[in-house]
Amino acid sequence: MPVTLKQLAARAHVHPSTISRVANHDPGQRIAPVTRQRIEELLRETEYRPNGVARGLKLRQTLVLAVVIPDITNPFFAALFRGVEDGASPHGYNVLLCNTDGSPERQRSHLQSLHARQVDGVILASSFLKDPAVRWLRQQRIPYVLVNRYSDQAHDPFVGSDDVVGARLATAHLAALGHERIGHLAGKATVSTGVLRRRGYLAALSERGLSTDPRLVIESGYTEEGGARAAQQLLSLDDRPTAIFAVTDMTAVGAFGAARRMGLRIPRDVAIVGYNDIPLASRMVPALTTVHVPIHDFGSAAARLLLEQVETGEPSRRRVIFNPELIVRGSTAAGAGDEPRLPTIGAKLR
Amino acid sequence: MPVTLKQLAARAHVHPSTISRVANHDPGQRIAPVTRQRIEELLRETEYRPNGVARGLKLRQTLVLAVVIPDITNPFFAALFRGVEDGASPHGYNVLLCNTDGSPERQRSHLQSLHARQVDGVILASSFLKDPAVRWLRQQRIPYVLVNRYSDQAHDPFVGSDDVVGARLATAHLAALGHERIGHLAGKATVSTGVLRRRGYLAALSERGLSTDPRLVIESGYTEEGGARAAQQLLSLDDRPTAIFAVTDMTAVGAFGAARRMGLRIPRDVAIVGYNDIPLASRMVPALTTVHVPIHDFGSAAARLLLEQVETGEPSRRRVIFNPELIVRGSTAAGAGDEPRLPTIGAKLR
DNA sequence: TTGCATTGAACAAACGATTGTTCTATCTTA
DNA sequence: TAAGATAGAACAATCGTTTGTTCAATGCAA
Repeated sequence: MPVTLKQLAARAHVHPSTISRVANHDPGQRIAPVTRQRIEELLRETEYRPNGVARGLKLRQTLVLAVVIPDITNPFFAALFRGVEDGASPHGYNVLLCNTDGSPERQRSHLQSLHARQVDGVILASSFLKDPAVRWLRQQRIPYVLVNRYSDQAHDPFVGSDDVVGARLATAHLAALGHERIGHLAGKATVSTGVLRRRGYLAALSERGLSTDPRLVIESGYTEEGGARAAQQLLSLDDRPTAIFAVTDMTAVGAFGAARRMGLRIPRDVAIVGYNDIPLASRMVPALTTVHVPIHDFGSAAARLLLEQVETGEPSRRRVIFNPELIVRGSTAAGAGDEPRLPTIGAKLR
Repeated sequence: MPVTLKQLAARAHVHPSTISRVANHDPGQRIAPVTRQRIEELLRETEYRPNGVARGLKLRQTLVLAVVIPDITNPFFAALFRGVEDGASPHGYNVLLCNTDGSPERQRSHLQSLHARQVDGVILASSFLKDPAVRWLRQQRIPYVLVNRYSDQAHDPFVGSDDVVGARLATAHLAALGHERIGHLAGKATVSTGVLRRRGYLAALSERGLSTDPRLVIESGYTEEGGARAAQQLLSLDDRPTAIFAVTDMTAVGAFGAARRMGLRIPRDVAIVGYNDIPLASRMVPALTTVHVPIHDFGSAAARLLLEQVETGEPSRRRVIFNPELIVRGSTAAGAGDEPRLPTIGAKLR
């Protein structure tokens, strides 16, 4: 057992409060220099560290944050988490990680558990549109920040990028290459990224005067498997698209697999664009054209926004929006042959 | 603020202890059925959840575990973490995630912080040989489990695979393909996987009667960049190796990049084998031959071992060792041409 | 020498829950 | 009817810190 204040007090023949004051450099109470030195020596010698749980109870501050995401094995969320930890750790916070696998039920249960644990704040990257869980967070006055996905028009504190713009960039790029039938692997209608990226996709099409065949838009969800399934369906149409804009890189990866299994060559038979620019994107063969967003910065910005609320005690309405940026790579190469070019695995190319 | 026991007690005109007993179904004290019902109704109505911090202080049990790893953006550790969470979450535990970036200093500081927070146990996947941090954990009587890397011959509770066997499998495979100059990207001499996999590599060479040129073994660390650097050095030798066994898949990825940048073709000019079988391995082009270990199971087994200790209060010495398994893929294909074959991105092939 | 600041440390009340002990009715039983 | 058993709930201590308040001792001035 670690040493407690009371034990130290006994050893130093002083009251526990005195030790506490020395340990915390309490300015509200003068301590005789001689006793202070004696106690400081004792603290050093015993390597005293205040019991965080007791401290948390008294101060109503646990110095623990939580990150709630669908799945940490998705590289997007891994990078996001690093951003959060890198932002929060220097301020003395530790970070809990909760995976929901996209299930609202698991999300709810995690949030309740986090609330009971009195975490100081929550970073939520798995929210749905009109998510009751978000309303609940607000009601409970738990500081929170939404990342990447937002919940509804209400001004939640949010970090992300403009999904409509990003999706339009991606789709316009395909149109500019001459593609006229462009399919879309839409995420989910219950998630902001799904709705907004679909909107950007449609906007780009209509700006280019391209028809919008509803059969070219298929809900894929956000997993590789979902992307593969949806892409296969898309590519099985008699009049199949020559290009696909996938709602995320992971769904694009699924689409890659599906296309390959159907004997289609990328980009010659079907061009593919993803979204997020996860590390895997640049390593694929051909490398994946995608919309770059600063994932790590999402995390650290979210941490900043959250800590701001924690320290002021006031809920924030700030939104941090980064600019999405199109990164053109081999999966949409204009005049690419049917043979994949030399892979860029490990290269630092973007 | 969430409702407290005292507030409920006031509302129900009973003593807080009575509420607590009803909420916890305390068998040590009889409660009149009529009061019990009244209180249960109140609990339901107010959605009372005991304050976890107060509970933790009193019961000396926080229901929080911690996972300490080098870097969550490495897919190996992401899968490992999922295993831990999937194993611990059903038992009511939440899990803190700490990244060390391989720095002993950051590891130490994280562990101290975790200790002060009174976490119930630690899963450590970033330990070094003779790691003072591990000794410290033992001294502080903090329940812990080492994963993947162990610390020394002392019987720490451990989950992993037999690295010597795995490395021998990998190296023998290369030898069987006819390679006579086989290089090794060794991790670090301060880490068990580095030492043991090098030992397995050397064992395989000597079993095959191959010479062991010390210039063919280079410390690479465990990052992609380290792997790239070391591989470049290896492949710049006048008498360069025709095959490389990399200590992990991520270092192998680095080696891929280096080889490519030097204009070498895989596997024709240089064959490459990795270790761990991360999801990325099967997606590379050519797909990476590697030693498969059940990463997710590492995590859940570690959680089991840890909870066992937490519940019994006794430190364990159990070791869970999984069998490593060679997965042969394109990066060592016997008669492969100089053109990469169709990539297997997204395929479920192993 | 008395009185009053001032210094330095002890005291005590929280924070919210758990749990062994005590207390007060009510109920048995002789 | 008095004594003892029993049921049901209140009481109180405790976990380890923090922090406003009180208290004793010293110093200084009048």
